[in-house]
Amino acid sequence: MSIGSELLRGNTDTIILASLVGHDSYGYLINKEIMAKTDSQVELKDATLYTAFRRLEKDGLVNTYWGDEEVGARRKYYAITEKGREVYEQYKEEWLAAKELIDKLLV
Amino acid sequence: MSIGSELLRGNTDTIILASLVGHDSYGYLINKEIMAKTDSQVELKDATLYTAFRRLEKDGLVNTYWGDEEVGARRKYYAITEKGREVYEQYKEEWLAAKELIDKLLV
DNA sequence: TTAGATACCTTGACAGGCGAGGTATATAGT
DNA sequence: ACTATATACCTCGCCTGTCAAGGTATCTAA
Repeated sequence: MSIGSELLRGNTDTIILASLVGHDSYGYLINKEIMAKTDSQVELKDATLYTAFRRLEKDGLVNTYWGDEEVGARRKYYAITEKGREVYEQYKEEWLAAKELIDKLLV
Repeated sequence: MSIGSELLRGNTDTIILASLVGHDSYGYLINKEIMAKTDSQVELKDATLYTAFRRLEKDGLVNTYWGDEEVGARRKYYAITEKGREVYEQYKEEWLAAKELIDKLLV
């Protein structure tokens, strides 16, 4: 991604959850949407994305199901759970708070 | 620290440099000042702080010298270098950019 | 038939944060 | 005299998240 990944770190899960709030989605599309929204300035790497999915699934924040595509590559869909929505709101609050704190420390 | 450290990660060096822009300082004081400015909501752990100092020194962003305290524990002072100031401005720009990008991705 | 887009996945290396441990000096209270 | 607390520094090794590199498979267009 074009912005330093250390700065994105810790927000990956939040970003993924955000992209699932409105509708179910799948890995490849989530990434495309993120790139589209940010002019390709943010791009979650494959490996990062799938590691995050495992984590979110393990924590019960998303559920998965296979799409029923009859042509093309199969898609694994992710749906945010109720718990996922709650945690998303919480992560978002934490981000907003962290943002202000860091700003307060910069000259 | 009270805010998730994953969210702070990547900003440690920037925060330390920021605290050196106005005046030389030393580890313990830098930490106290950060805590004071944030109501103890941000606290750089000892180990984190000193690892960061090694990194900044290696990269030529700070210089060090021992204080001449005649009483009390000795203090190792850090002074930001010219390069350090440049890099700080750059880190800050990156932070501001990252902040906007992340905000753009949250619902 | 070849290239590129779509779509998924795992392994192992790497970097930063930090718990736990250590050293040493000064002061205030008991 | 002893103890606790604050000041002030440091290292080692674990943990976690990122991601380069590698892999599989399908479809479309040149």
